[in-house]
Amino acid sequence: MTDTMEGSAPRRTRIQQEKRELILEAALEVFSANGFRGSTIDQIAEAAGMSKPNLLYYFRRKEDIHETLMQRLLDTWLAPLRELDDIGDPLTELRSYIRRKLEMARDFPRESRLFANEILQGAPRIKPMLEGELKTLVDEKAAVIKGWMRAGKIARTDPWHLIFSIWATTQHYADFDVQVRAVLGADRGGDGRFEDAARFLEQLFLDGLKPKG
Amino acid sequence: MTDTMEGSAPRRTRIQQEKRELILEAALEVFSANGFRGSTIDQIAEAAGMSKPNLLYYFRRKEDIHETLMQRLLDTWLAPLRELDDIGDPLTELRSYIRRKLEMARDFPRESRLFANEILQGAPRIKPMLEGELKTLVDEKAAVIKGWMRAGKIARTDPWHLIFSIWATTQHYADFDVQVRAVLGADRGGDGRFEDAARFLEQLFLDGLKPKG
DNA sequence: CTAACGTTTGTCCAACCGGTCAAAAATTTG
DNA sequence: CAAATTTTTGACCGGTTGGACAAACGTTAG
Repeated sequence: MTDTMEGSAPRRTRIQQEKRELILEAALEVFSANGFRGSTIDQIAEAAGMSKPNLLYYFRRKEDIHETLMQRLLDTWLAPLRELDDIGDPLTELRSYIRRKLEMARDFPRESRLFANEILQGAPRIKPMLEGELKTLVDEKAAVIKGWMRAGKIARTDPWHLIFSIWATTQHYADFDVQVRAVLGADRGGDGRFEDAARFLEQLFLDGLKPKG
Repeated sequence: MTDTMEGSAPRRTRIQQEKRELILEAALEVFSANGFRGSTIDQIAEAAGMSKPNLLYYFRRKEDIHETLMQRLLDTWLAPLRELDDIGDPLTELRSYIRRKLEMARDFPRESRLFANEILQGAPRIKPMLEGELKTLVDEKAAVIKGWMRAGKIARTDPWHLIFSIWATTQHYADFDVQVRAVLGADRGGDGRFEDAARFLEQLFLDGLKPKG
């Protein structure tokens, strides 16, 4: 291999593409379960079915794997919020945002936990992105929501905290999965829990807890 | 020292009491910021102002510190839910439960993060407690809430998911504090964020997002 | 004072961990 | 086929970490 595999335009062989994917998949599994410091290169290498030096041939440092994983994650992770659009009925729009976020918690729990781990530790590696890209996006969407409020389409509240509450309630089912399943027990903790959660969240966000009439 | 300092009824000298408290306080700081595997005995010892062997004189293994911390935590952590009572107005009762939980996120963020870390890693050390003590308590309170629903005092929903959503939204302000502050920015991310959150959550849980009338 | 007991620390060790390196094996290229 | 290049691995290294230990130090009771 003549070039450094880093930098802006690294051309890669077919094997490099495949092996890097394999490693990232294994690393997602390991990092999301044990955190960054709790994971070892050996664990990731074993999960990827290769030796440690071989893994280090594709990613020179442990941090490089984590960084690559994190960059990819953020794109897909914020996709649902990006889709939140001004076209269509506001309440419907919010409801489908909540549904999409809940589906992501169901289908990509490892990604959610990887993200949660990073934030819990103080986001040492992605703080700039939070203060920059993320803040910009949220501010933008908060403005959209504010517009809906001014138009009387939804009740007036704090759009930022509304977004936080959607993140919190949906990601809870990925990040705190063990607890959710433990509390629901064997009978209610099965696959149906996400549909129950979806029904509950829809009702909560639309109507709250006050009794009708 | 003649006895082993473990077991059911370890009698301890005054110095042992004090130093153990000092260590637990330091360990809470370190564990909550770095996770279990991310924390070293040396870090804790330094934070407690003593040498590593000295710390190991009071807690023989790193795990013992974590275990002690965890046991204490769970008692205080579930106190607000225990207080949820059948006396008084249901909506008021739920509102003050939410307020208490939010205050805990504000006043004891380290405890919240310690707990979140443990759950995120799959709760290896406290799973039995979740399936036993915690499940029992939640089932009990879910029954109380169901009673309120039957009496028409609050809207009918899933009490278990209601409790999850309260946990998720309140603990979010402790566990994801970095993100919350990054998104709110310098002006709105100050101390006032908890009051804004309290106002928002109250409205969300009571009325939802549908516009009035 | 002194013996007994409780506390503290310097030193050490074995296991682990991230990363290097050179050489072998496999693959591609001409 | 043979040369060039890419991929894989065993062996190794230096630093860190959890924990052991014995000796020193401090305190308390007789």
